[in-house]
Amino acid sequence: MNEADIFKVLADPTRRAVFERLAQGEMTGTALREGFVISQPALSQHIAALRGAGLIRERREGRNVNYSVDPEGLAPLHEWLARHRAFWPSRIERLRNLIKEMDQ
Amino acid sequence: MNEADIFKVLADPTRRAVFERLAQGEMTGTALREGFVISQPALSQHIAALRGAGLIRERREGRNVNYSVDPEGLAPLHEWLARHRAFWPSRIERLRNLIKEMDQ
DNA sequence: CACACACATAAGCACACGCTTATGAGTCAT
DNA sequence: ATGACTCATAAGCGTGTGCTTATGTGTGTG
Repeated sequence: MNEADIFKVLADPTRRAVFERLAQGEMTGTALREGFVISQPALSQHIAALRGAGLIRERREGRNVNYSVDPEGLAPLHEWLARHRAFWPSRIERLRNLIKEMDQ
Repeated sequence: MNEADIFKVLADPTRRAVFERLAQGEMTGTALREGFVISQPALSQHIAALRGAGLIRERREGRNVNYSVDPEGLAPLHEWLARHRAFWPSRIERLRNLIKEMDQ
Protein backbone atom coordinates (compact mmCIF):
# COMPACT_ATOMS: atom_id res chain seq x y z
CA MET A 1 0.00 0.00 0.00
CA ASN A 2 2.75 2.47 0.93
CA GLU A 3 6.32 2.78 -0.21
CA ALA A 4 7.66 1.45 3.10
CA ASP A 5 6.13 -1.97 2.54
CA ILE A 6 7.10 -1.98 -1.10
CA PHE A 7 10.75 -1.28 -0.40
CA LYS A 8 10.79 -3.91 2.28
CA VAL A 9 9.14 -6.53 0.12
CA LEU A 10 11.22 -5.89 -2.96
CA ALA A 11 14.44 -5.92 -0.96
CA ASP A 12 14.49 -9.69 -1.09
CA PRO A 13 16.08 -10.97 -4.33
CA THR A 14 13.92 -14.07 -4.58
CA ARG A 15 10.77 -12.06 -4.05
CA ARG A 16 11.86 -9.53 -6.63
CA ALA A 17 12.52 -12.35 -9.09
CA VAL A 18 9.06 -13.75 -8.42
CA PHE A 19 7.52 -10.38 -9.08
CA GLU A 20 9.53 -9.86 -12.25
CA ARG A 21 8.55 -13.26 -13.57
CA LEU A 22 4.95 -12.62 -12.70
CA ALA A 23 5.15 -9.34 -14.57
CA GLN A 24 5.34 -11.34 -17.77
CA GLY A 25 1.81 -12.52 -17.29
CA GLU A 26 -0.69 -14.23 -15.06
CA MET A 27 0.60 -17.49 -13.73
CA THR A 28 -0.40 -20.27 -11.37
CA GLY A 29 1.62 -21.09 -8.29
CA THR A 30 3.05 -24.36 -9.56
CA ALA A 31 3.97 -22.84 -12.89
CA LEU A 32 5.57 -19.92 -11.14
CA ARG A 33 7.61 -22.24 -9.00
CA GLU A 34 9.33 -23.89 -11.97
CA GLY A 35 12.82 -22.54 -12.36
CA PHE A 36 13.08 -21.61 -8.71
CA VAL A 37 15.00 -23.85 -6.36
CA ILE A 38 12.66 -23.23 -3.49
CA SER A 39 10.08 -25.13 -1.50
CA GLN A 40 6.39 -24.64 -2.06
CA PRO A 41 5.78 -22.99 1.33
CA ALA A 42 8.62 -20.56 0.74
CA LEU A 43 7.08 -19.44 -2.53
CA SER A 44 3.69 -19.22 -0.88
CA GLN A 45 5.12 -16.98 1.82
CA HIS A 46 6.80 -14.76 -0.74
CA ILE A 47 3.54 -14.46 -2.61
CA ALA A 48 1.75 -13.55 0.61
CA ALA A 49 4.32 -10.83 1.25
CA LEU A 50 3.99 -9.43 -2.27
CA ARG A 51 0.24 -9.54 -1.92
CA GLY A 52 0.37 -7.77 1.41
CA ALA A 53 2.27 -4.92 -0.19
CA GLY A 54 -0.34 -4.63 -2.90
CA LEU A 55 1.98 -5.72 -5.66
CA ILE A 56 0.15 -8.88 -6.56
CA ARG A 57 -3.43 -9.98 -6.82
CA GLU A 58 -4.92 -13.43 -7.13
CA ARG A 59 -7.73 -15.03 -9.02
CA ARG A 60 -9.00 -18.37 -7.74
CA GLU A 61 -9.88 -20.96 -10.32
CA GLY A 62 -10.85 -24.31 -8.90
CA ARG A 63 -8.00 -25.63 -6.83
CA ASN A 64 -5.56 -23.34 -8.58
CA VAL A 65 -4.80 -19.74 -7.87
CA ASN A 66 -3.71 -17.50 -10.69
CA TYR A 67 -1.41 -14.71 -9.60
CA SER A 68 -0.74 -11.52 -11.49
CA VAL A 69 0.85 -8.20 -10.75
CA ASP A 70 -1.44 -5.46 -9.56
CA PRO A 71 -1.19 -2.78 -12.27
CA GLU A 72 -1.19 0.02 -9.73
CA GLY A 73 0.88 -1.73 -7.13
CA LEU A 74 4.08 0.11 -7.93
CA ALA A 75 2.40 3.51 -7.98
CA PRO A 76 3.52 4.45 -4.43
CA LEU A 77 7.08 3.60 -5.35
CA HIS A 78 6.83 5.67 -8.47
CA GLU A 79 5.50 8.59 -6.47
CA TRP A 80 8.26 8.29 -3.93
CA LEU A 81 10.85 8.20 -6.64
CA ALA A 82 9.37 11.23 -8.35
CA ARG A 83 9.36 13.08 -5.05
CA HIS A 84 12.89 12.32 -3.92
CA ARG A 85 14.82 11.97 -7.09
CA ALA A 86 17.61 14.54 -7.04
CA PHE A 87 18.61 13.96 -10.60
CA TRP A 88 16.18 15.14 -13.19
CA PRO A 89 17.23 14.80 -16.80
CA SER A 90 17.20 17.91 -18.92
CA ARG A 91 13.98 19.05 -20.55
CA ILE A 92 15.09 17.84 -23.93
CA GLU A 93 16.08 14.45 -22.64
CA ARG A 94 12.81 14.13 -20.76
CA LEU A 95 10.86 14.89 -23.88
CA ARG A 96 12.95 12.41 -25.80
CA ASN A 97 12.30 9.75 -23.16
CA LEU A 98 8.61 10.49 -23.12
CA ILE A 99 8.34 10.16 -26.88
CA LYS A 100 10.27 6.92 -26.71
CA GLU A 101 7.90 5.62 -24.06
CA MET A 102 4.84 6.60 -26.04
CA ASP A 103 6.08 4.93 -29.19
CA GLN A 104 6.60 1.55 -27.67
CA MET B 1 25.21 0.68 -7.95
CA ASN B 2 22.45 -1.75 -8.91
CA GLU B 3 18.80 -1.91 -7.98
CA ALA B 4 19.36 -4.86 -5.65
CA ASP B 5 21.51 -2.83 -3.28
CA ILE B 6 19.22 0.17 -3.56
CA PHE B 7 16.12 -1.78 -2.61
CA LYS B 8 17.96 -3.38 0.27
CA VAL B 9 19.32 -0.11 1.56
CA LEU B 10 16.10 1.83 1.27
CA ALA B 11 14.11 -0.93 2.92
CA ASP B 12 15.15 0.37 6.33
CA PRO B 13 12.89 3.23 7.51
CA THR B 14 15.62 5.08 9.38
CA ARG B 15 17.94 4.90 6.41
CA ARG B 16 15.20 6.11 4.11
CA ALA B 17 14.52 9.00 6.46
CA VAL B 18 18.21 9.88 6.45
CA PHE B 19 18.26 9.86 2.68
CA GLU B 20 15.12 11.96 2.46
CA ARG B 21 16.46 14.51 4.86
CA LEU B 22 19.75 14.60 3.02
CA ALA B 23 17.85 15.19 -0.19
CA GLN B 24 17.02 18.66 1.08
CA GLY B 25 20.63 19.66 0.83
CA GLU B 26 24.21 18.95 1.78
CA MET B 27 24.61 18.38 5.48
CA THR B 28 27.26 17.42 8.00
CA GLY B 29 26.95 14.31 10.10
CA THR B 30 26.20 16.06 13.37
CA ALA B 31 23.62 18.31 11.77
CA LEU B 32 22.06 15.33 10.10
CA ARG B 33 21.84 13.54 13.40
CA GLU B 34 19.66 16.20 15.02
CA GLY B 35 16.08 15.07 15.13
CA PHE B 36 17.03 11.43 15.05
CA VAL B 37 16.97 9.44 18.26
CA ILE B 38 19.93 7.36 17.31
CA SER B 39 23.54 6.94 18.34
CA GLN B 40 26.36 8.39 16.30
CA PRO B 41 27.73 5.00 15.21
CA ALA B 42 24.29 3.92 14.07
CA LEU B 43 24.00 6.97 11.86
CA SER B 44 27.51 6.43 10.59
CA GLN B 45 26.66 2.87 9.65
CA HIS B 46 23.50 3.96 7.85
CA ILE B 47 25.51 6.52 5.94
CA ALA B 48 28.05 3.88 5.01
CA ALA B 49 25.24 1.68 3.70
CA LEU B 50 23.73 4.49 1.67
CA ARG B 51 27.16 5.33 0.34
CA GLY B 52 27.79 1.71 -0.59
CA ALA B 53 24.65 1.70 -2.68
CA GLY B 54 25.77 4.84 -4.49
CA LEU B 55 22.98 6.98 -3.08
CA ILE B 56 25.20 9.34 -1.13
CA ARG B 57 28.54 11.02 -1.63
CA GLU B 58 30.75 12.82 0.83
CA ARG B 59 32.95 15.89 0.81
CA ARG B 60 35.56 16.15 3.53
CA GLU B 61 36.09 19.56 5.04
CA GLY B 62 38.51 19.61 7.92
CA ARG B 63 37.23 17.35 10.63
CA ASN B 64 33.74 17.46 9.22
CA VAL B 65 32.25 15.43 6.42
CA ASN B 66 29.53 16.95 4.32
CA TYR B 67 27.11 14.39 2.93
CA SER B 68 24.84 14.88 -0.02
CA VAL B 69 22.72 12.68 -2.23
CA ASP B 70 24.36 11.43 -5.37
CA PRO B 71 22.29 12.95 -8.19
CA GLU B 72 22.40 9.78 -10.24
CA GLY B 73 22.15 7.37 -7.36
CA LEU B 74 18.49 6.56 -7.89
CA ALA B 75 18.91 6.03 -11.61
CA PRO B 76 19.05 2.20 -11.38
CA LEU B 77 15.87 2.23 -9.35
CA HIS B 78 14.22 4.46 -11.89
CA GLU B 79 15.29 2.15 -14.68
CA TRP B 80 14.00 -0.89 -12.85
CA LEU B 81 10.71 0.80 -12.24
CA ALA B 82 10.39 1.85 -15.85
CA ARG B 83 11.15 -1.69 -16.92
CA HIS B 84 8.74 -3.52 -14.66
CA ARG B 85 5.93 -1.11 -14.19
CA ALA B 86 2.76 -2.68 -15.45
CA PHE B 87 0.69 0.44 -15.08
CA TRP B 88 1.42 3.29 -17.44
CA PRO B 89 -0.69 6.40 -17.18
CA SER B 90 -2.48 7.60 -20.24
CA ARG B 91 -0.73 9.83 -22.78
CA ILE B 92 -2.59 12.87 -21.64
CA GLU B 93 -1.87 12.25 -17.99
CA ARG B 94 1.78 11.67 -18.77
CA LEU B 95 2.00 14.98 -20.59
CA ARG B 96 0.24 16.68 -17.72
CA ASN B 97 2.69 15.15 -15.25
CA LEU B 98 5.66 16.12 -17.38
CA ILE B 99 4.50 19.70 -17.58
CA LYS B 100 3.95 19.77 -13.86
CA GLU B 101 7.44 18.43 -13.30
CA MET B 102 8.99 20.99 -15.60
CA ASP B 103 7.21 23.88 -13.95
CA GLN B 104 8.46 23.21 -10.48
C1' DC C 1 -15.81 -42.20 -0.40
C1' DA C 2 -11.01 -42.04 -0.90
C1' DC C 3 -7.12 -40.19 -2.76
C1' DA C 4 -4.34 -36.86 -5.35
C1' DC C 5 -3.49 -32.11 -6.07
C1' DA C 6 -2.77 -26.92 -5.17
C1' DC C 7 -1.98 -23.86 -1.92
C1' DA C 8 -1.83 -21.88 3.02
C1' DT C 9 -0.36 -22.05 7.75
C1' DA C 10 2.40 -23.54 11.90
C1' DA C 11 6.61 -24.32 14.21
C1' DG C 12 11.40 -24.31 14.53
C1' DC C 13 15.97 -22.94 13.17
C1' DA C 14 20.12 -20.54 11.19
C1' DC C 15 21.52 -16.30 9.84
C1' DA C 16 21.32 -11.33 8.72
C1' DC C 17 20.51 -6.86 10.45
C1' DG C 18 20.32 -2.80 13.22
C1' DC C 19 21.35 -1.23 17.57
C1' DT C 20 24.38 -0.36 21.46
C1' DT C 21 28.96 0.73 24.02
C1' DA C 22 33.84 1.04 23.52
C1' DT C 23 37.56 2.47 20.97
C1' DG C 24 40.33 4.15 16.94
C1' DA C 25 41.80 7.80 13.57
C1' DG C 26 42.16 12.31 12.07
C1' DT C 27 41.67 17.45 12.75
C1' DC C 28 41.27 21.93 15.08
C1' DA C 29 42.19 24.92 19.27
C1' DT C 30 44.67 26.35 23.27
C1' DA D 1 51.49 18.64 23.33
C1' DT D 2 47.05 17.93 25.24
C1' DG D 3 42.34 17.88 25.02
C1' DA D 4 37.99 18.55 22.46
C1' DC D 5 35.57 17.41 18.42
C1' DT D 6 33.88 14.64 14.25
C1' DC D 7 33.43 10.58 12.25
C1' DA D 8 34.63 5.41 11.46
C1' DT D 9 35.28 0.79 13.08
C1' DA D 10 35.01 -3.29 16.28
C1' DA D 11 32.55 -6.38 19.10
C1' DG D 12 28.49 -8.08 21.11
C1' DC D 13 23.56 -8.64 21.49
C1' DG D 14 18.44 -9.01 20.65
C1' DT D 15 15.27 -9.31 17.03
C1' DG D 16 13.56 -10.01 12.39
C1' DT D 17 13.61 -12.71 8.30
C1' DG D 18 13.66 -16.47 5.13
C1' DC D 19 14.14 -21.14 4.91
C1' DT D 20 12.81 -25.88 6.04
C1' DT D 21 9.52 -29.91 7.36
C1' DA D 22 5.00 -31.04 8.91
C1' DT D 23 0.30 -30.32 8.68
C1' DG D 24 -4.22 -28.06 7.48
C1' DT D 25 -7.85 -26.65 4.07
C1' DG D 26 -10.16 -26.85 0.01
C1' DT D 27 -10.98 -28.81 -4.68
C1' DG D 28 -11.01 -31.91 -8.38
C1' DT D 29 -10.98 -37.16 -9.93
C1' DG D 30 -11.45 -42.14 -9.74
